[in-house]
Amino acid sequence: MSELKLTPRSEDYSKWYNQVIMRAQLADYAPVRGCMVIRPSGYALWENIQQALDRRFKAAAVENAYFPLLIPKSFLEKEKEHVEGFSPELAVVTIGGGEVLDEPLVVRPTSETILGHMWANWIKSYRDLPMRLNLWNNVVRWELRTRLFLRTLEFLWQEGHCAYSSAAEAEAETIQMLNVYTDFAVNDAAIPVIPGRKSESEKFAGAVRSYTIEAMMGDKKALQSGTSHFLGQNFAKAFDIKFLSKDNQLEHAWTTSWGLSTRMIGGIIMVHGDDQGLKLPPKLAPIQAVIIPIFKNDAEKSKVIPVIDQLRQQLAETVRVKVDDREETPGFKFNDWEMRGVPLRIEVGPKDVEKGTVVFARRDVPGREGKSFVPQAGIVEAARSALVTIQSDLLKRATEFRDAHTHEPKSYAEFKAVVEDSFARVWWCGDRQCEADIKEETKATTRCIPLEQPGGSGMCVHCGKPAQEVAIFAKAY
RNA sequence: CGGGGCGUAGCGCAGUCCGGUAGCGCACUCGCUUUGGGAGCGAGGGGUCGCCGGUUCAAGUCCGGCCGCCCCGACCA
Repeated sequence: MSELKLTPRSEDYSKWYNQVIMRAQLADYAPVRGCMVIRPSGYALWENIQQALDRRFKAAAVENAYFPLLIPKSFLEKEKEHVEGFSPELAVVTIGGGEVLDEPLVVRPTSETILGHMWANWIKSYRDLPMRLNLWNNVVRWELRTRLFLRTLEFLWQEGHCAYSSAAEAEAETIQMLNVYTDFAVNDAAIPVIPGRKSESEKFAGAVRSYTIEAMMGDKKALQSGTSHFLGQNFAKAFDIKFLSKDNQLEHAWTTSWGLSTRMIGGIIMVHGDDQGLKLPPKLAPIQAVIIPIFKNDAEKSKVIPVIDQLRQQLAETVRVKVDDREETPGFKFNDWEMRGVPLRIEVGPKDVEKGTVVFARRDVPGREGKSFVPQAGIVEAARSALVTIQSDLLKRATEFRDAHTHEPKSYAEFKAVVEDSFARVWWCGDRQCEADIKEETKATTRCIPLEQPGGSGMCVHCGKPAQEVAIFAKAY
């Protein structure tokens, strides 16, 4: 680490992004192209994301299970659109134990097919429905171009899979899970997202309808941060998932799937991070507050340390707190923890011991402005309330940023200028070719058709044909 | 797969044009002094110069081939 400062975001956003990840020790490159090692700091963040989601899934009566990594290749081929979508990016095992396999096995890119296979056995009656499962696992997609957290050959995620006896229930659940993602993104990750429907060309391979939450990154590009799919009876028909209804009719089940991946970590980095490094939302931060002891000599040290021990103990009951007792200078530690994105820094030195105070420094408010003296007596309450404020200010700032860079161009000429560097919210006809033309001409794609619509109708921003819905267009990761 | 860049200590690089026995900064170890915004001094440890082959008395350096990684594009959570 020869250069102390990060490459500023304004100078080279990609470089900044990679440097933050490496220096905050979230992840590192693995020996295999496109693969990454998630280091303890990054994995602890993922564990907190997992907990936040898992809690919500369980509240929605979803149960966790595990399905195997290897899937017979033929399974992937049973659903037409699914195979077309995923074939190009499959990793295939052809040799096992030194023998060429009778049937190649694919390393799962997603598990709809193997769930379909098992469900065909498990689901016989309407009484077996709904079936609600979630898998915390890894998947492999052989991407051509990779980026830490945003697109790697292997990534961690959760994939939820549900089966229902009616289309209405299945579609309602698809939306319900989208709402879970939205709630998580907004309230835990402090990322304002736009929930919406994917266009025909952007939807999941094999889905009837795909829904997404879309977020704006610090460089004003969009990131698809979670998806929820209504699969209709496509997979039920491909895998023969049939049940007898109440009135003794044999029917195909209606299925859904929904996923959120470690990509979310990339989103957190890019939405909140600044030129000092990471900025983690308190609710997800593995370390919410770090205490930095300050002393010049052993005499001072012996006064400061006992105070810190006591404060740490009090805080530890409700705050994820760490004391940095490394033999480094305070200045080094300040910068180091700012890089790692810890929301609240607490400085305790001889002056504080004397006055019965500590110094709070907010990660989200740089410099002197973010510093304040806090009495030791009420430190737990003060820390908790500071974390709450930081959490809500992060969301507020991200929302303001997104809104300031979202425009409603009235002409296509204006539209082209807007999507260079912003989100465009426009009437759109929904036509596949129209969408392809826009992409060709501007590199911007439909991010989603927001669930929240203004009502009425308008003229398509590109082709001028009648449009019933408003869509978000942007350049995307 | 197309375009660009790079492979020399854990990291970042110089040295390559013009061949002569491998160097700098950071990090690491030890000691002393330091410590409220990235400490200083001193002493150390660490390298088959991406790989294979060729030219040469001699190759990090020249020649040929290969491999890998990063960035930009097409594809994608």
